[in-house]
Amino acid sequence: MSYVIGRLDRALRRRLSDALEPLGLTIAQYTALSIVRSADGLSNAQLARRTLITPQSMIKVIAGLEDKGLVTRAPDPDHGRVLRTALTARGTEVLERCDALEEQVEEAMLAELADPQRSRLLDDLKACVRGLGAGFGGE
Amino acid sequence: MSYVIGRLDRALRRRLSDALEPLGLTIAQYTALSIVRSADGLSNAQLARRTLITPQSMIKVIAGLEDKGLVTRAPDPDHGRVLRTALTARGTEVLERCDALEEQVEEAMLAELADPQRSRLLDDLKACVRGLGAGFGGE
DNA sequence: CCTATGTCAGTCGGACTGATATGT
DNA sequence: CACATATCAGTCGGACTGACATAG
Repeated sequence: MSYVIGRLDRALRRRLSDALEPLGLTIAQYTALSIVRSADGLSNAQLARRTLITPQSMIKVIAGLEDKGLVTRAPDPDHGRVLRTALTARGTEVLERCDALEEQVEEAMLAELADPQRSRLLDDLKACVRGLGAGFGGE
Repeated sequence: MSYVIGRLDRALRRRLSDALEPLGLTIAQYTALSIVRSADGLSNAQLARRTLITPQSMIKVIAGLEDKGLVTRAPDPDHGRVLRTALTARGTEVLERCDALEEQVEEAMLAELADPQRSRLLDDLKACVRGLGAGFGGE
């Protein structure tokens, strides 16, 4: 089972990174961009907790996005040290193109499965994540 | 969906590598060791094809296992260049301990799922792998 | 003082591409 | 010559730990 999960993840990452490559984005950057959209104005530390990576890792991802002009980081007026991250117009546009590409890859992956099977699979995967103590409940 | 698969894989890898660490093995080494057991006497190129990685990557993994004395590599008598990889007694022993550790992690991961759900999940995951063209059919 | 945040620097596992030598 | 195999060297994305400064 672990082996199959690992292989699936590897195949998926490969397909996704190939698809994202023309846009100049890595998978980690695409993921971070999605999180920023779903909750605008988070700090680096908050972003890191949401994606379950360290703030040191997240900072590199965000720096890449900032260099590309896809996000901006503005100091919180009420808190001198915190930098709140927000999508730019170009960030929104690029993110939408990524979504379309991701959907194509996912469609290929799920080709054999009908809709009810797909949602059941997603539920089961989430249950596995919970079982490993990496659940979707953090900040 | 892709996001959940990625997160699951990351959590799983983390747990597994922590469990394997006292034995001095990496996940890639454990995987390779399992493949060698399931088909003794494969060449490096064959091992690479089975696990869908490049022979250049596999050679590093195998070298690590050889250094630890868990596998041996002997030249094929009928083919001067090919090195056939086989488990040593210690390799078999270490592998069995790894299996026990892996089972514990998997049990935690699958805690919420009953037996029929588990096998269905495995089937679905394999279908996804096939969908991405990384199926289990190669040499 | 303690905690949280941002950030630099280094390291690591695991995969890749490129190049090269050699055996069938 | 073409092809497969082994293998060295370098690179890359993505995550980690350690260390440190600063804000509340």
